[in-house]
Amino acid sequence: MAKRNATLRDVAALVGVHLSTVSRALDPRTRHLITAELAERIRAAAGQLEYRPNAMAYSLRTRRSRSIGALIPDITNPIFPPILRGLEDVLAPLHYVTLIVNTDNDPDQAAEAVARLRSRGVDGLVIACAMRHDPMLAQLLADHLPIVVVNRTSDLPGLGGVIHDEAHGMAALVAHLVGLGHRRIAHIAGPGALSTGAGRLAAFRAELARHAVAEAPGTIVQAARFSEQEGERCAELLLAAGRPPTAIVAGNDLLALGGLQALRRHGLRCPDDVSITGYNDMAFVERRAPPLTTGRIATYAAGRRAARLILQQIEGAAPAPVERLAVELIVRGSTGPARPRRQ
Amino acid sequence: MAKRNATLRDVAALVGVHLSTVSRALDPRTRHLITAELAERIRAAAGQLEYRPNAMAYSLRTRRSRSIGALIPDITNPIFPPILRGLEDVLAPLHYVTLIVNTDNDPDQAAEAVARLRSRGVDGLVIACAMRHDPMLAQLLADHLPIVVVNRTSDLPGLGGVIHDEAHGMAALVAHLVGLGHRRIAHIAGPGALSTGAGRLAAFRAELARHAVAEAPGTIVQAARFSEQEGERCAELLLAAGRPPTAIVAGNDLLALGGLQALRRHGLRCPDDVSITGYNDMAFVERRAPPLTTGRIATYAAGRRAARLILQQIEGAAPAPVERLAVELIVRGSTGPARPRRQ
DNA sequence: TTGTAAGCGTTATCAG
DNA sequence: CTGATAACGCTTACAA
Repeated sequence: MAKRNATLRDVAALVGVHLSTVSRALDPRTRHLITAELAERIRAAAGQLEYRPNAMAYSLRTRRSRSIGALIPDITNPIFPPILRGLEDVLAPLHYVTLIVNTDNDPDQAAEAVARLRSRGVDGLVIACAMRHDPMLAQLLADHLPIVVVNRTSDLPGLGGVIHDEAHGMAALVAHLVGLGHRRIAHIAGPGALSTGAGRLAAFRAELARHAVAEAPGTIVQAARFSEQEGERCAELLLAAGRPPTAIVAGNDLLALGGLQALRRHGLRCPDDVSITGYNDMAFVERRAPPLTTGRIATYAAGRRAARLILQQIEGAAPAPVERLAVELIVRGSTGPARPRRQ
Repeated sequence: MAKRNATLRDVAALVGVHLSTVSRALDPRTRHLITAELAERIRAAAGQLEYRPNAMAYSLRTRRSRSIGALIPDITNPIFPPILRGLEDVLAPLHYVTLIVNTDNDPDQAAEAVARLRSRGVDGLVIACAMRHDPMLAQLLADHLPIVVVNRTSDLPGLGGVIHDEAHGMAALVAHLVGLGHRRIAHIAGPGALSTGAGRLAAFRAELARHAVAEAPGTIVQAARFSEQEGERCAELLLAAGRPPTAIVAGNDLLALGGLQALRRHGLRCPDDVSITGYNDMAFVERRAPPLTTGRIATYAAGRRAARLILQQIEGAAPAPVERLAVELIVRGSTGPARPRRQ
């Protein structure tokens, strides 16, 4: 069907040498073994035939595919494209290709995907869908396949990767609200099974304590997923209770967006009646009404870093402990001073 | 380093048969050649050894990689993730993998990417970065590599793929504005080198004519890219002129968003002073202030359709003419009735 | 019904 | 320095 590509054999025939000589002449690491003049003739012939090495044959022979797998929950979630772009921007120049798979946060789909990627001989895996309890990761680790987590991590020891500094980001958010005079601060916590959800919740509690702000009962509600729908549901719970909070810290931007909907339905204005904060600073969240105050995670940088880390492991380095990237407080219109409220 | 996978040879040794027998027993198409009982023993042994076929060896032997390349301008642009998701949702169940490459709309990067993908033996290419004049596509077509365009097309004849019905979408948008009483309608046109930019401009003109609305000079301004920045620049041009339009039809949502900025800077309110429309209905554009009236393109469906089309070509079918998916008019808050203006 | 053997395009280990 | 040759793991005529 498609035009057959030229092979080493074709080039060898054209130049009149053995194909192994062509292989050597074309490989920078072995070119020095060949007479300069001959190497040049070979290069010319290869160019003329538009010779392109067959990656499958290369991989079969060397057990190196120059491909890495990327497991993400859903490419349609705006925080992942920048991570993927970061990955590709460091991997592509090194002639690696990234195999992206969506897992929908489903362990079965993830396992399926890993099996398929392994059968394709990926040199390593970048995992953006780690669960705190993640048997699949344990298996991967045991099999000594290079893996790196990004964005989320697992409780598993010995894992390498790069995530965001939840403690730091949450501290900044809470300090910001406390500074605005808020004392009744609620939290819509992300899924407890994820390091992001759990980490932010823990940090939220720690920060309230540090500021000597009481944690009222019923002031923390747990979302089942990082979604607008869940944010709306959880905010409803918070608002249904007797005295609504003056500020809501949402586990991420999506939850905050949902919270905003609930606020609107209750006739509460943001930030006049209730301040709300997000987390992640996903694309276009600055253009909403009101623009969201949030913690900006360094998604693109995380992608680049993850790529570097996986390459190191592929080169044989042991996984370095999970790194944490700084989270930047972005103050926008969804937060304002606390105003006295009728009891 | 990583645990070596079991091979046909390993399974064959365990069962005590020849590896070719194992190969047949494991392939649904040839399983009937094997005694049912033996086939079962082989399947059991394969399971026990966690046998996974080596995709590289398979590809080398069969010249089928079960991989397709996807060329997109930038994964970070919100219209592409749903397309990619659509692709994957039909390809993954068929055990295909998608190699995604960002080209940044740069023909050199695209050519580079295609070369690398071909060297990896992709069975076909889905191209979301087609230019109206696109020598690379011509080359691909000449080489009989299965290709399909998506979202944008080329002027090249004989190309298959799926795009959006620009004429239809633009007609709905213009009719909507005319219906609101607008007569001074401007257009921020997308890049003329792209089928989307050119197609929407042509349709815009055709629709004005059909409604017998005069096209005032200086009322169409050309953007160099589909970006907010360009939208802002172009809107400035429109507003700098003597009598500003009462409505602006932007070539896509990004251009509209930029236009909105310019409006704000000029102290013009939307939609009270000037209505504005986008195109694409990219994610979260409904939550802006004002929420954008736009033409919704069927990105996910386009991705799914493109996958089907490329599979057909891989199976040997000739490329079918480029299809057009319906564009849905989404009326939101950024458009309102035209109000009389001081001259 | 099963075994034999060739070959896909490379790289790597031998000789010469 | 260059050539011959053996894998890498798989599919597929062809033999038995």
